[in-house]
Amino acid sequence: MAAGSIDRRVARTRRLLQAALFELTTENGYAAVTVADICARADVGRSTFYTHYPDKDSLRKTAIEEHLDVMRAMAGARDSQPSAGGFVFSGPAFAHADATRTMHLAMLGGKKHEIPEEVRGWIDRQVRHELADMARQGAIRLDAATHFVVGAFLEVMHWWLDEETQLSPAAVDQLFQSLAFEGMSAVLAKPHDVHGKGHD
Amino acid sequence: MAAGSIDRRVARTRRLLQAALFELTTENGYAAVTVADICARADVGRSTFYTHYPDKDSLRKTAIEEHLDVMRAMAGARDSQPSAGGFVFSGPAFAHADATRTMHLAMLGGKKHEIPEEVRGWIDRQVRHELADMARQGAIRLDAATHFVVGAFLEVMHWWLDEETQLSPAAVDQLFQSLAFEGMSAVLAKPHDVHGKGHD
DNA sequence: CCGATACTGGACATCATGTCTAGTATCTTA
DNA sequence: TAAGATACTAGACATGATGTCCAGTATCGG
Repeated sequence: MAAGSIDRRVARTRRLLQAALFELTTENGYAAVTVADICARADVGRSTFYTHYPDKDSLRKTAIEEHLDVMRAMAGARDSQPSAGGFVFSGPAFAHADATRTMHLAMLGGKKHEIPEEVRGWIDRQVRHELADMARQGAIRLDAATHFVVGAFLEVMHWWLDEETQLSPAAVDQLFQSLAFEGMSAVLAKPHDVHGKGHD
Repeated sequence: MAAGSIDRRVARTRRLLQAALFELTTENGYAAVTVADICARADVGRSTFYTHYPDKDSLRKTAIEEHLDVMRAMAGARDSQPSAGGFVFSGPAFAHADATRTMHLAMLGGKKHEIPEEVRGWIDRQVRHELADMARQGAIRLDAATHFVVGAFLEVMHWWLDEETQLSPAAVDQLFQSLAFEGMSAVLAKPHDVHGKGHD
């Protein structure tokens, strides 16, 4: 009767349920996934599901929270470093997302764009924090800039994970940061391509 | 039996259903709204609903499509004008959104961020079209820039509609375009606030 | 005024949710 | 390895939302 969930069965069940949710979310979008679907995919009894989580949202929330812990740790480690004129959070985020592509795509809602509140909230705090450090300004201006960057970041991340862009994490980050700091003008001016690839 | 829906009863019912959907979406988010809720709010029989629309999504889609027609018309009218180094679509969009605040907020999913595919698609095409006109470049670079701007725009729009920012449509648009074209650096550098251009 | 059309409430089948129970499998640890 | 604790399981159940259908009633347009 130890404290945590050391029991193999518990760990196994939760792992299977999480994986199933990620797969199904990526395939059909979060809204379309039912608890029965998840259990079928995970090969777990439906009643078992409810002994672990009260509902579908809770499963997702827990899964996301666990992974945000990883991100938090990474961000925390770099927090003391001076920001050399760019965002600190985005690089690690792109890199980590690349490593766990499926899960991150699921976290953004799969093909559909169903970004959970926790994710948006976390990005929002990162951006706001970093922007506030860069320059002191009016609340409205900071708000606008924050929302601007959050929206742009999530959309670029989603696009990059969903499409087969062949871009390395570092390359997207560079592109993202250029767009964010220099704006359209600078990026559009440059004539050279990053990497050739047709579109759909 | 003329072509359109000249019958008063039909027009009335659809109008009521649309309005009810907008209200409820703004209040509780789109996902939480049920068909029964809509009918109750609109004071319309539930069976009547299904004689007009096959489901909830269809009602939203129709409503959105109708309003996108308005936007399309506005955009089309300005399409021939030369773009003086900025986006053409955003100004009218902010202005029109201001005029029909509730409906637009509902179109973005209410408090929650549940942006329907049609809206995202329309913005995407606007942005891509305008960006492509500004400079010729690789597909990836254009893709990235497009998604960047789309995400930023939708998020800023949502924030502006949701919060009581006191910013006039013109002011948000200016702020948005500054961020988009000059980037963070330029906007954050300026010490003065935008405040004072409120509109009520 | 009258025929056509739209609205209505209610019945119905279907499906997903969440709870509960009694029985079975598996873990831990003594 | 045996025993007690704990997790899993299938299935029944109540609830609520969906979408279909129908017969009766109100309202429209000509």
